Amino acid sequence: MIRNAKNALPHPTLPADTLAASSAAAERSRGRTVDYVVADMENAIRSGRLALGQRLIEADMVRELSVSRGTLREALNRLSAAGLVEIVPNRGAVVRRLTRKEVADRFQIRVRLEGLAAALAAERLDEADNRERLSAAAAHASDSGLSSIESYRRENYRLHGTIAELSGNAELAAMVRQVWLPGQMVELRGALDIDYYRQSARDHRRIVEAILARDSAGAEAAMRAHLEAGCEVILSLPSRVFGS
Amino acid sequence: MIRNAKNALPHPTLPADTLAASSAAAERSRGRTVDYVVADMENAIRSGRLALGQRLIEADMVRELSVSRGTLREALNRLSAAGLVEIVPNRGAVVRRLTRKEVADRFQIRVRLEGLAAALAAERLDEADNRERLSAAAAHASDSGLSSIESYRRENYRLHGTIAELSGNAELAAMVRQVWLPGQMVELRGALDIDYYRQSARDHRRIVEAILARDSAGAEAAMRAHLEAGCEVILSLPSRVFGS
DNA sequence: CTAGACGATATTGTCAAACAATTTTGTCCG
DNA sequence: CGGACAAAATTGTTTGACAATATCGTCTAG
Repeated sequence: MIRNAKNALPHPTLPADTLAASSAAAERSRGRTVDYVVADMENAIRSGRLALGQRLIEADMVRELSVSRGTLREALNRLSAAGLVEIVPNRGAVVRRLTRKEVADRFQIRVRLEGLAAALAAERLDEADNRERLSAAAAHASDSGLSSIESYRRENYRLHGTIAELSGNAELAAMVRQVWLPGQMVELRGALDIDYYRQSARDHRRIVEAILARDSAGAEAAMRAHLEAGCEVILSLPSRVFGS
Repeated sequence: MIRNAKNALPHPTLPADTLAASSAAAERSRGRTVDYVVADMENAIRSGRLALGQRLIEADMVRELSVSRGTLREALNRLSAAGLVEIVPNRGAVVRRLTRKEVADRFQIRVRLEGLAAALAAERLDEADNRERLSAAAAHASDSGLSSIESYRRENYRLHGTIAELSGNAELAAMVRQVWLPGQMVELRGALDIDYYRQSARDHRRIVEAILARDSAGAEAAMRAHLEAGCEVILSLPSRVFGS
């Protein structure tokens, strides 16, 4: 039952509904089972398919994913390094849940990191197809941004990620992804009201405009303001959405 | 030969010469062999015992460290996530070697991150024993700072790390460690002259003074200046010290 | 009836051995 | 000399096992 997965398609037991963000790993999944598992679980956590604080029992996931325990453990360790799950010795992995302080700390970092990214993106706007990429991401964010909470989450992530990539600093882009709030947003969904999303969309427009105008300082300021506002809103949420 | 390691001490085959910085993992090494391996290898890389670009053959390390292959692989993956080694699919792990651009990118990030850390450290100087910890680290850096290049490297790392911890933002401290240049400094040793170290020591004094005076803005400015100067010096080094 | 001791169960941590897939190396032939 | 091909080396993954630790239910003493 488990073993014939090898003879069929690479990973037949998993539904294809999560491949949106893990396409890079799914393509050449021949020689890198771990990458597939990591990408799938990352997407599952960020999208909320795995609940915050949920325990991840190795035996269960092995059965569900049709991979060996060693491979799964590798995946869990990578996710742990990425900060998405927490591994307690002899007690296993749980989907990480951020405390209020950790959320605040991350925003503090994001303000600096993404502020820098926005400034750099403005300076490098004319390189390659940077302008087009930004416009595309911004258009997506505007279009489907308010249609559903889930699409807002995805497009928001995409826009911020694109700006980080446009900075030309790959390590910076990686770190921006790293301090991004994990599934947290899932819990926050119901808690945030529509005004928050509207304001967020306005902020995004301002940031993109500044970058497109190659206004480096303006882009950084707009990004910082955006994140500081977001931080304030999220920290004002009731305690139940935070961990420990 | 390999198997009786289990019956004797936890990790008998390794020399004790590297335990200086990995004591935390060495103590309760009963239930966490992986942590021991990671700590040992991290220290080996940062201190230069493992050369940059060196290939890490699993079979060799298994023999040398007396751990199983699965455990070693876990360790390598964590080191990869930490950016200390690079894992090329089907070709194994090598001690990561940073290109000139990657070094520049990291400095760009460090300027922001450590600048923030210095500012926060100044604001939180009176909490707990922060003042004492900073003074201690600064004293060490001054005392043994110029006695040998290796001790400079260690104390420099310690001072920057202490400031990052004093910020009270644990994630920030972790990220500062993450973008710290790995073994790179090893190669740079011979390349940097004594004036660089003297200037660095002066910068450190200025930073510490500003923090001790609770001058948040001054501390941040001093830290940024310190890092920008260091970046310039390092980037002016010949290409042979950089990777690819 | 509750608190703590105790044992059974569940789960993780580590090891060992094996095989497939891939890369690297060495050799031979045109 | 250069390319084709076989051999060796190395990594990717799986399976099975056992020890160490945590969790849970039960039972007894107070």
